[in-house]
Amino acid sequence: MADEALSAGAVARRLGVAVTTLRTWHQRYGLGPSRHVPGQHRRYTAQDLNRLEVMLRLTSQGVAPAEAAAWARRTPVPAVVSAPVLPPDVPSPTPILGSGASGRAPMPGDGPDISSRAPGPDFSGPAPVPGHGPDGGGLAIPLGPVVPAARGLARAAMRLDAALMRDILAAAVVETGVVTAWNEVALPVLTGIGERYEATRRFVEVEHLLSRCVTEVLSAVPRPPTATTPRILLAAADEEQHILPLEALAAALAEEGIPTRLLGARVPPQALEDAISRTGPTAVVLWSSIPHPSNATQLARVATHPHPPLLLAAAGPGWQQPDIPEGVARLTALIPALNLLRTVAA
Amino acid sequence: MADEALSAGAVARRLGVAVTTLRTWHQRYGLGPSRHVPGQHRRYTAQDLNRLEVMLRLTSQGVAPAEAAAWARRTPVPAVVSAPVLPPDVPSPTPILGSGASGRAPMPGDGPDISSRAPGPDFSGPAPVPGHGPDGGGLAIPLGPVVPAARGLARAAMRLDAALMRDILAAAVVETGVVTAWNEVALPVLTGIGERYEATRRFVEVEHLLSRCVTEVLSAVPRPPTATTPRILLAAADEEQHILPLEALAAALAEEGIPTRLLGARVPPQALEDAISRTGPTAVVLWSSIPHPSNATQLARVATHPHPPLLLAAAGPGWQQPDIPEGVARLTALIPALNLLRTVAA
DNA sequence: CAATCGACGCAGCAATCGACGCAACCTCAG
DNA sequence: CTGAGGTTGCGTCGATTGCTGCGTCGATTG
Repeated sequence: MADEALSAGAVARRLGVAVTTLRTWHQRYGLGPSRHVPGQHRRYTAQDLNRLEVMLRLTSQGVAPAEAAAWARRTPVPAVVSAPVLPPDVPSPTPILGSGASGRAPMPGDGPDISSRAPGPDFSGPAPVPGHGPDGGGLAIPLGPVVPAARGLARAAMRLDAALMRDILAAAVVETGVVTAWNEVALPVLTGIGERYEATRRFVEVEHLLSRCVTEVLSAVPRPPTATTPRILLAAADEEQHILPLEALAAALAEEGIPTRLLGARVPPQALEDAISRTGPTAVVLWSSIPHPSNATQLARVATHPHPPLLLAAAGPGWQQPDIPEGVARLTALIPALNLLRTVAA
Repeated sequence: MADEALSAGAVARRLGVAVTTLRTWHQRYGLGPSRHVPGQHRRYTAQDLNRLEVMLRLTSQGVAPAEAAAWARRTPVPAVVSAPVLPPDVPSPTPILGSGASGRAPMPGDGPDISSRAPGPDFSGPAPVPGHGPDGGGLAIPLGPVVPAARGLARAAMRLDAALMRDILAAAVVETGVVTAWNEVALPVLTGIGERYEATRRFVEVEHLLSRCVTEVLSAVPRPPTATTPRILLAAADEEQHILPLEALAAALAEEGIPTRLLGARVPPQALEDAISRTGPTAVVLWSSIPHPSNATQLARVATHPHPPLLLAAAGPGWQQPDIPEGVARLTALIPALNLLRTVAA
């Protein structure tokens, strides 16, 4: 497997970016094949690929591209390479420089120097948490001001990098807890992609994959010991497809030691009633993201159940005022929901 | 026909390529007779011919020649391969033709096809046949003869005891591995409940919860380190809702250290194409549990993608004979699927 | 003497090149 | 809240590169 020099297209496909992007990275950040003659086709060696992967990883962590590039550029060169092989003749080998849209200063003697033109000249040291600058356009997800982790998650999602998405989410959960991880990392990206989808009718696959990763991470939150029987039932309304918020709720409760029973999506009224009859929960949370004619009925049937739960809550934006009978709580956000359910769990 | 060493001309005629091409392939890609002294005539053994056939099949499928060659070169010596179905004569069809339309020819009756429908000799272990034996009675799930764990799982499912279900499944995975846990524990109960549902139109909530637990346990199987980029793409056909089998496949592969990219359910054709374009997978598995008119289109679109995967497989019972183009593998059980994908993972 | 061999050349085509532009996103000033 | 300014990923365009299959040629092989 000696010199498997990959073409630009191959690399692009492998990394999940556009070919043009590779070219742009090369001329904007000098992040290209180490040996490349202008006009000739680019041939990426394993090292070059390595650098690009660093670049990807960093940007996926929320680092601003320009900075990530500066970092990637100085990625360790596999031992056996002698002096910076770069004959002085080469006209304009690696055009660094990032500012001026067109300005491209050859910049004499630019071998190993390169300090990012960004804020700090170059603080060497792996400091993986630099501030984030403006985020890229193009195929990006509108996020607004969010934490870096969310930005990274969005990038990883667009690249369909499930492993990285899981890592980011899991890290967020561990560091900040389920609630914050949900509110500040997962949710912004989820809604961002949702908007993206509404606007372009594309990126369904991104949405799917992200949902799946969120589900996996949430379900990995350790559950309370099986000794305690769940007294809280979480279910989606009939015809309701998404239950990610319920999963977040379940995970958040689990984090506090409160077990729940989470039925899946699209729970028909009959099934819900059966479940209530058979498990006699103290609280029932019904989730609905979009209004549906059957929602009111669903709620009413639970409310008039022979053994109604102590607490019945209608969660999500899918409920409309007239749907909600007396004594049914309304939930629209994670934290209030937690507060409410906590009282019932005692 | 043991050691029938074919000459270059004979092989060329048999494969339908020019003699010069064989020579070119030899010197350019090292794809020639394994034992050959320069200057001497080439003598192709059955193996060598095999390799060439792989080369042909891949290229006629749209794979870039250089890549196809690399692939063919490392083709293991398949012990039992069906004899090359092709009458020895074939005088005319050889498209010797001068220049004119060269390059790629659609080639309807692509002779040397071999494998393509690789999963031929499968039918091994799987046979999920839950059968239906003495029914348990009461609120039970018809299972037939199964391992105790499955019986326990069914009971836990009927009681909506998610924690217990997870425990049972997790234990099965740890003790017997993903494949056996799926085939002998999860699958029987899943199909059992499915039948139950078909018959009574009830227990949807049980089905949901069980699915969810299976998903959770499968997704908890440790994934290979993120360093290795997945080269296998798993996706559900358009309109397809369930992907549990794909999740099992992903988990089983993960268990062997093979990473995958699992898109969610209901992947629209456009999204699938986008994903393929952006990640350039080596293999694509399309799952469909029930026949759907758009299935054929979906498959065809992938097959005619500018960068088709080396291996394209139609998995699940939702595929019908006419849907499946040339060179697309058919998968109906977990073990054969594993065997096939393992070869591509190298 | 027919079939092959290695070397060379050629034409078609897909991939890629550089340049340019666009749209979206973010920041910051007003 | 609005608008200007900077960043960034990527689509598009005409030109170039280089891969690929195969014909041709003089020399060998069987």
